[in-house]
Amino acid sequence: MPHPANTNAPNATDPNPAKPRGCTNFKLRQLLRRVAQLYDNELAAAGLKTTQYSLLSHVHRLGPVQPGVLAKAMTLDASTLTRNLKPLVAAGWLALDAGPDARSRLVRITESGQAKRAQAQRCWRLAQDSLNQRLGLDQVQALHGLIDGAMRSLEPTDDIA
Amino acid sequence: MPHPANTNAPNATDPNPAKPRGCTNFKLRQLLRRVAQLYDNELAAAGLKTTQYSLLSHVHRLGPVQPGVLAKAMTLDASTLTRNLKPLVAAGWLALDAGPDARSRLVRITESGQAKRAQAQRCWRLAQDSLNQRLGLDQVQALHGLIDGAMRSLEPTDDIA
DNA sequence: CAACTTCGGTTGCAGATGCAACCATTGTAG
DNA sequence: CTACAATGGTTGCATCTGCAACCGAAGTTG
Repeated sequence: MPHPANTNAPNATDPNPAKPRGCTNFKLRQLLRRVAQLYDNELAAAGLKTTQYSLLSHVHRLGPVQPGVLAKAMTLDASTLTRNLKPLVAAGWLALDAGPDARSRLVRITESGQAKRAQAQRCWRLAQDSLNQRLGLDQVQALHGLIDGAMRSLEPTDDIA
Repeated sequence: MPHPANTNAPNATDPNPAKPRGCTNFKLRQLLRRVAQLYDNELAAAGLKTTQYSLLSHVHRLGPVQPGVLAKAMTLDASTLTRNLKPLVAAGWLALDAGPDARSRLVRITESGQAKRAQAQRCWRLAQDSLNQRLGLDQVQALHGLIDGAMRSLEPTDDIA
């Protein structure tokens, strides 16, 4: 009986790729906690959380963008995005303009948002470099590859039924 | 200038392992969201969140255990654990006994907790199998391997000042 | 044009997460 | 024994997260 926790010893008596041990979800969560902590430590110097930096970064890249589009791009629930915008708008780094449509809106990065983002990017770079060093470039590379593949495999099949 | 977002196209003009593109932290977060959703969908049948199932599972495995120990085992902040216990204790699946020490405590799984856990495990199995199928056993296996390695590499060096 | 559906976002609800500060208990010096 | 430090947990604060329900605007149909 499988106890869905940490153990992941490859069973030698197994033919082919051994059935994975442990809970992928839990493992991911666990790792994210460690990784996030590393990034947050650096980004704290800029007064940002990693999530906030991601958001700032994406708005920067995607230009004035509708919340819905942004949420999809970030694989975020729309409602989550709505709330995550709040602190950044309050800080004056992002702004919400009226969209083309009376119901839609446009998220935009402000001047000070640009500055903050640039500052934060330097912190991010430190964190990423630190991670690269601690894990090794090849491991990080491999991890990214697996994640990208998994993201594709888990793309929601918009079953319009 | 690197824009720490999604792109991860391996640059062919690069010697050695190409420097990883994108933000590992963001990628992990993104993937976790997708994966968690998959698990949560199944576990909803048991009325549990994945986090709660993990907690239930760990208490089951680690027997009556001090919160601090449990938190370490799960790579959770102690304060987070305190709060995460609440709903499970309220539901009667976990119980807090007095520890050997007047300041410490012991977390214990109850009868109904056992039952709930068993039920939830079946849901978990479905989710894990589904994931295994969608990603492929080898990919999941590889992912677990990378995660385990990363967890080891990121072990906090308890620098005792 | 009226009734219905779809679209784009927001709010209520519930929980997850971590850091800093705090409190009570225990251990340690002096 | 008495200050002082270390230990084990909890609370305040802020944020992140998603689902279900909701609201107003826009598009569709008759």
